[in-house]
Amino acid sequence: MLYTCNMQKIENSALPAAWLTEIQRTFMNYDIPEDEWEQFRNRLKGLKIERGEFLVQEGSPPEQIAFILSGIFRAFYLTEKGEERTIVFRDKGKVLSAYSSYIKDQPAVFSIQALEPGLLVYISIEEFENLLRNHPFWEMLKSRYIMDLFIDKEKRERSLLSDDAETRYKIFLNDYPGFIKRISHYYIASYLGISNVTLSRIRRDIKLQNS
Amino acid sequence: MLYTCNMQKIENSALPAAWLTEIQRTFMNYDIPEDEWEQFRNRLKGLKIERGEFLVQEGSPPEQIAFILSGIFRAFYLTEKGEERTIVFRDKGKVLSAYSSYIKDQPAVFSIQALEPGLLVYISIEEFENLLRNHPFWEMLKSRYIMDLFIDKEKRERSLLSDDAETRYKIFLNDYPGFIKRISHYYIASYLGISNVTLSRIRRDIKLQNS
DNA sequence: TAGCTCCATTAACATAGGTTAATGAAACCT
DNA sequence: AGGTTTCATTAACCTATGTTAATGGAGCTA
Repeated sequence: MLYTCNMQKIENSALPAAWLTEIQRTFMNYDIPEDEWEQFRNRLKGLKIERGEFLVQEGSPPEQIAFILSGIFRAFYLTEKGEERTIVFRDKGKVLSAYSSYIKDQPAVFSIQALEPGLLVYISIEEFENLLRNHPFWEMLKSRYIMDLFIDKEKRERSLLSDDAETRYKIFLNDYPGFIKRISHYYIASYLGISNVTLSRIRRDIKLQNS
Repeated sequence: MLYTCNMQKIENSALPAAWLTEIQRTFMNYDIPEDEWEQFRNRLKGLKIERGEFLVQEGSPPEQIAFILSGIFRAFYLTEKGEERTIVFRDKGKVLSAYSSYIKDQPAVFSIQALEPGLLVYISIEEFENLLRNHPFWEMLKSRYIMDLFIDKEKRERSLLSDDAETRYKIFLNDYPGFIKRISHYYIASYLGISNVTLSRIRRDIKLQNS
């Protein structure tokens, strides 16, 4: 996989209205008032990204908060031994950001990579900070969002502590429907905390159980 | 270990001033304004708890946010097989609550148990809600606190994904200085995600390495 | 002090998962 | 179509960790 950089930026004025409607749907749960949405929308830009490219690089400060229109992305880091560990996958309708590093105002502790060609809409951290300063609503949204992230993490901690590899794989299938066909098993194994060989074994065992 | 209930409540008016000073120190990082502190302090109560007793029971709604003056506590849950998994230990100077369940307004997904006789000062969830309604400061503190929790969880996820048992044990020794002597190794193993036998083996190996 | 309980340690054995390497199928390129 | 690359699968072997059970020390209680 090549790590070239052919990302294509799309200015706010050139964003298709349909994309913005799509993004608005991402935030339905957060009940954004119309006037706040107005402010937000005017700060958005678009990004076309190719398979293998990085939206965020481990060690660099996070630059944007993005929303996925299409494609699959993963957040991952390298262990001391140089092995990859995948923290999370994200696809259409999800937020994509090195959020915790932004919160801590520190360089990203993981990279974010496109696993398929993708379309993103994003707001730069700088613009988001402007929004925060003048619109308390966004401070509220920021903290509600981190609660959601925290709940996800708590769930993952629990699974890593109590479930064996096969169970974790079945939970993955459930949490990420369709991903098993779209993503290299190598990445899935690195998310489950097992080797790709073990993942294959598990898949064979499940097949045998079902026949 | 017996699970009797001999908790002893201490009314606000009977709280020693020294305890309150101690609590204030817990919150130093959060820069609580004097008048907010006043409001908060008047809603606090004390609790004496014995070894083995539960502050929070898995499945019950969380009732308070507590601050540890003395003692050691752990949060844990039971797996489907009935095995215990410890999520976190906490001692003097730390906040103690089924916080995520409070946030989600759901029953606690873990229990909190005293591993030593302990002293707590707490505010009931109900009173804290009253505070929230009239004092925006506390909403801010609430979200800053969840950020801290999130960062802890991220660290733990990373460790569970990339570190082997021996490394996790060494990190435990570092993160929780002195705990190895105060807590049953059985609980520590359940925190590290290994059996108590494996923990003993690791300890022996480290001894051998150092001699 | 004797007896009891708790619990850390150790040994012996069993199992899950890692590592390396070989194979073959699918996708991609020219 | 031929060649190349990618990658899931499988086998063989190895290591880490789990399970069970035995041992013995520390601390408590009568």
